[in-house]
Amino acid sequence: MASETSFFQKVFAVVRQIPYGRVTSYGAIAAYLGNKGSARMVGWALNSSKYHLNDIPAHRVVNRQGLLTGKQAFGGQNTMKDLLTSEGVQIENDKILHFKEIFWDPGKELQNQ
DNA sequence: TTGCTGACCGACG
DNA sequence: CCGTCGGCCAGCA
Repeated sequence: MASETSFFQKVFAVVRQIPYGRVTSYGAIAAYLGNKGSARMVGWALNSSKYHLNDIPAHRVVNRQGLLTGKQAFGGQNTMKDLLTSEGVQIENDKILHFKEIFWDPGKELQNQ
């Protein structure tokens, strides 16, 4: 493994592996990376990701409540919501419905890696 | 260099 | 149930 991989790069790698129509949380990613208490850094990485040319499906990452807290970072109030709904994710009042059903836990899904 | 901020989370009263 | 506080760590003035 490339030990030179930065925390941000790890976050990007995990987010890119999020399947279509699935979502995860900042804390889940942070915990998967071994920085459970650094959930903030995950959001930071995603915020920074938009300044990169990488295809980071940041709209698939929400907070622990399934709330689209980062929608504003997409430049519009409906951008994040529209992206998710286009993937079949039901959203109401900026909150993902059936969140736990479509929740994608990297620590559980990537346990073989 | 120091200090504030932030797309979070969990604990406490 | 609700408000508040601490911790985590990188970026920026």
